Amino acid sequence: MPYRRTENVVRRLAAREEAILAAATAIAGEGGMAAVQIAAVAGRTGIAAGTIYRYFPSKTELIAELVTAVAEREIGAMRAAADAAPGPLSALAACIATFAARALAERRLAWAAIAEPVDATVDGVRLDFRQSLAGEIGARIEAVVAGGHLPDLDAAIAAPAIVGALMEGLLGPLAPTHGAEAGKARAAVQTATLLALRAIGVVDARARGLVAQCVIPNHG
Amino acid sequence: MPYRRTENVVRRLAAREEAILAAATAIAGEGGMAAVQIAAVAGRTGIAAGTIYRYFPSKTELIAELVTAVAEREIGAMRAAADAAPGPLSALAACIATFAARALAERRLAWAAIAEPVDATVDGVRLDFRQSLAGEIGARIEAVVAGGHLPDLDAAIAAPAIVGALMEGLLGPLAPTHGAEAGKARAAVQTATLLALRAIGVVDARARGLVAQCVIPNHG
DNA sequence: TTTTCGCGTGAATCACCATTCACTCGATCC
DNA sequence: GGATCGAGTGAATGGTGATTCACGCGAAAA
Repeated sequence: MPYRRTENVVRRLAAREEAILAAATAIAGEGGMAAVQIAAVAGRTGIAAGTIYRYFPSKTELIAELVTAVAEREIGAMRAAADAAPGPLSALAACIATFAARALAERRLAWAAIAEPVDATVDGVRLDFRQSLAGEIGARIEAVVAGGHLPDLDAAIAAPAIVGALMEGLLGPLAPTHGAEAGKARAAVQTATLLALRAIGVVDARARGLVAQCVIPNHG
Repeated sequence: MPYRRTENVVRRLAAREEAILAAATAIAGEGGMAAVQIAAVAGRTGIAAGTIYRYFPSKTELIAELVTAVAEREIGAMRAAADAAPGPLSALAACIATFAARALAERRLAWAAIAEPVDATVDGVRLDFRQSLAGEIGARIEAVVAGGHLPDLDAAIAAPAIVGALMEGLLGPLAPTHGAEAGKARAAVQTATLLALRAIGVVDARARGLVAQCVIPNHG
């Protein structure tokens, strides 16, 4: 192992940091946030517990980075899907369906990153994540309301409500589709999206049309 | 303090147990589940920490009883409200609105009992609670679908999704209405109920009518 | 009144983890 | 080929909070 920051060394260190983050993410995806313990992450990375602290000042910081990374990826995907849609209403539908599909594909990780509390410090990061999700959806809702024919509604309640509905309906411990074959998962995403669209006032027939046209990603 | 189980003594002991549970509930309602610590509960009850263990075998058991009590009360209220409604659709609306209003009135406690994790054992109880909630709503949904003119839907997804929407839209950290005056709270409950009804396919006008007729309790 | 029982006590114990730190060792530098 | 640096180590530390237990004390039984 080298020492002075040769570009080679720098790369090595960055790779290590990435590896730690990857291990933590994997553990969170398997056992939830509670399973993300320093000893476990170190073990999985193949390093000693103390080494973690060469890369992250605290466990809180480590988890914060993990959640932030997941959040950025997800929000990015939602935005991309929405931007590719022809109009504001299908953008909203795409946004919701994308979130739903991707979350369902990595159910446990999504749940851990969005819903599972750890400590007060991390809760702040998770809150940011939820706020981004709700904000992303809320903005699309407002665009539709502004442009169009939807009944006026309180996006401050509707947006988080939709996030909650998707979480609980698809991700939560009560959600069906446990041994989800692709077909069932797809149907669940469509059902959930339909519910969300109708909730904000899209009439049934129209909502079904939008859902049918939606591109639903297959994996994560 | 007495000893052999005179009926008087029995009463005294039962009262004590109740007091412990009440203290725990109060603490949960103020600071969430994390604040429910043996020392704190004992302090609030005015007894020593060890005494708690004369009444409950473990903290887990204590919290389980607390959650169960809250759950029974809430489910009971929902059932009563629904049963008092004229038809299946207004029963569903009443059920949802009642849950929403009561939860909002005791926001923090409701959140703690439904959503805040403690440990694996308690999670089981919390799961039961959510299942009861979803079950109660799901049954009403199915009654409406069976009897009537709603589009067919997957109650296994819809019911938990509604629970999630109410949780996140009204209770969660993103929800508005922080310094809630009664009027705002009432409006929030109505908005949330409207969203839920439309989500399952009730057309906007009809849904608004149902919400308007709903009896919304003012407190808990 | 004396004896007995068992509730209530709260300091001590235990368990679980994050975090630290004195040390090792191999890779760079001269 | 040394000298030196610093990443990596992992046992020890520390803090938090649940759980235990040996004892005191006062109410019931005799």
